Amino acid sequence: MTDGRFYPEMATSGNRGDVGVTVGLNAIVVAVTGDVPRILTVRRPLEIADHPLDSNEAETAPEHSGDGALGGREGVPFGPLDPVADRTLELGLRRWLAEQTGIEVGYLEQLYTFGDRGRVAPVGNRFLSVAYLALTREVEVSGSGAPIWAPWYSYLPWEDWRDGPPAILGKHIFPALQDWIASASTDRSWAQRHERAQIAFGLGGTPWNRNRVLDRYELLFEIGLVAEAVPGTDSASTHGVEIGRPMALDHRRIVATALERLRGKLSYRPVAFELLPGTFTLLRLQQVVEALSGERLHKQNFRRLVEQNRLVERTGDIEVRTGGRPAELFRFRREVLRERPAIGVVIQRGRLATETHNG
Amino acid sequence: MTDGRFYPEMATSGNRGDVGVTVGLNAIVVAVTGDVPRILTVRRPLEIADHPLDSNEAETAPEHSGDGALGGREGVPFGPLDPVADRTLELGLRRWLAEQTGIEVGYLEQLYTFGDRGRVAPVGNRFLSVAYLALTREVEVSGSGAPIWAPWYSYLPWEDWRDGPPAILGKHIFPALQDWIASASTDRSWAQRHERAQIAFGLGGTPWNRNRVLDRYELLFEIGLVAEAVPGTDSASTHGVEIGRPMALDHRRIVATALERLRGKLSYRPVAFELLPGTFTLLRLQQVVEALSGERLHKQNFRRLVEQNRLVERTGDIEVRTGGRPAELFRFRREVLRERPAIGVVIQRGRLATETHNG
DNA sequence: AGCGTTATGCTCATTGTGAGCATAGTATTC
DNA sequence: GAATACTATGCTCACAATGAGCATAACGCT
Repeated sequence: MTDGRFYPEMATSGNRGDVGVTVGLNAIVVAVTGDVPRILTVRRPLEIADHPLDSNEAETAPEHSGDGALGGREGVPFGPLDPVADRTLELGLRRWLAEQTGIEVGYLEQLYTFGDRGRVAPVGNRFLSVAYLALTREVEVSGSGAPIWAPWYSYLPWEDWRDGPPAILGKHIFPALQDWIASASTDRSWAQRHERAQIAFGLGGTPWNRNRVLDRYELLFEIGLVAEAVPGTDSASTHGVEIGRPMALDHRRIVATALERLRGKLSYRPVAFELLPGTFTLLRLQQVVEALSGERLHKQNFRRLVEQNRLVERTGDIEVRTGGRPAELFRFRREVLRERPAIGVVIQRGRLATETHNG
Repeated sequence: MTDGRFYPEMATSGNRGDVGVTVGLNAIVVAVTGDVPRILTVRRPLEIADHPLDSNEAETAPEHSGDGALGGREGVPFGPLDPVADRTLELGLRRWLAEQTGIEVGYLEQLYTFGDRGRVAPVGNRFLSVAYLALTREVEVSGSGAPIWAPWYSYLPWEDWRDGPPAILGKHIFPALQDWIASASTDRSWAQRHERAQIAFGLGGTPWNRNRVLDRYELLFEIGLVAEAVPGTDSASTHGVEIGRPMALDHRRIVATALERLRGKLSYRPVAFELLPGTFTLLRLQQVVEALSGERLHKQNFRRLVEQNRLVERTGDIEVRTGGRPAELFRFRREVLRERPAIGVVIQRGRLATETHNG
């Protein structure tokens, strides 16, 4: 007892009895192809996905095979933590991600730990997911194979404002929000709902805040416009309408968390470069940033921001296949991490996005 | 199998055998008294701290009592997750925090999940800590009682620049860094070490970045200037010098993570108000911000920032006991959360801090 | 009354941001 | 082969935000 070690039988006295906690590692793997942001999804846990399964095999699965785990819906890939072999959580994640997908992950960052009840196993264990955000280079979608690169915004269609406000907002979301606010039972409740909707969705003069992804998701979940497959959570019953592609369990919540984090990072860390090949045109860079932030940027100002902050340097090479005047190829200047430790590619305050009226 | 539930026997196949994972919830509870930022610390796990224990009882503890858990050093309080009763992790944390300290926590945010090996129990279980950051109102330190409000910077003294660069930097840290860089075996390694030190500690023209707390901590840990009590981690052996007050296990790392997160939040979220009473003078607000950011701010510009962004509103009341001209009392305008959803009390780029030469 | 101390108002130079005009090179079309 | 479409790139200008500091106000104390 003199070694200063940690004795968990005290630390987890709440874990008495036969109910334990089980831990898995989830990865939101992000890539951008062209102007489409994508995340890696699977239809059942990766470790048993030993062959391509674009086909839906849910019906044929025997009672205890793995397919029911995701209920036939896609989810984000996860892998187990090996408490013995994995020295750190991050190494554990890299291990199974490499083993099971072969994907080369550059940037990797812990996102959040999800542990609400409802994530419960039949054996009664509590289930905990430590989710990581992983960024990988621009990839061409491989048509086959078990994991599927799914367009990120297919799950959160209200988040993509690149072509103006998504139609779904006016058509379904705003009316549902109005109903929800109007149906408040007390004045106090009305005011709270009103303010919450205003903040999350930018109603009545409040500007739309691209970063408030999780607020929006959770509000939509509460009013029953998006569903989760987690039993025991108390969402309103479905509203008749279902918005966006559903995912297994609470995975869409995890995906929303990842988008919020990544959008936040954009403004103070040069994360976009993790998603691009070694050299790229400024348009490609801008497309990646727009894809993630969900907003259009003013082209000349974007260029000015990137060049004046010396985030990139010329390579001397030229990209010819632009459809117009050839563009110079740039590479990321890693030195900026030292020179200006907090620098990003979108600005933080005010209206950052503008339609270009340059044509 | 038709309910879409999650079946952890697949999800955690890595957990086979008799090695399991044990989960605890840690809380970094922050308060500011005057200009001293403090965190709540304990000398042994809170659930067995049923009476004041400022005295060190390590020697008298029987073999399986709890005292050895923190090895006689202070740590941050933690409590168990009750997998059955606690619907969410956050509620679980609020439960034991209320039960065991009675502290009224306003702001609560998940910080990070720590799960490196080394956090291992004698029974062989892997230990996972989900850490939360909690902010509470300005408190006067109660001299006695089990939990102790310890000055935050006593653990991380190199982070407090309010009175200029801390002496410890020039005296111990910079020389140690130089040694460490010089002792690199290859050119590549030298360059890497050099760049890392430069980024973390702002050497040679690179500005000191107040937010890079974790980088600095981890570098100091690697070169052996700060110690952790976690077995199996490979820090350099102690350098002869020990900087800052040590903590149990890897708790100082958790504390550094919390400081980094909080400093980051300062610039885009009005978190400082969570640490203040309902009404306050602008000086009090500034002191809190300075205490957390570790830097002095220009008084008139700080006032301008706060007032022009309409973060506060006048109460009409006056605080007389200022030592000079009486100051107006303000209150936080909660509406700003709706009007300007991303707003903070320190700016992000450039040199934000300046000594006022106003006298 | 004079001094120390903190509060508060205001100015001014500089930099950062939003918006758009103008021109340069490609490929494609008539 | 000129017109057209399209993307790249250079540049300007108004306005907002920031860094720094001067000046004055209002208290307690000697």
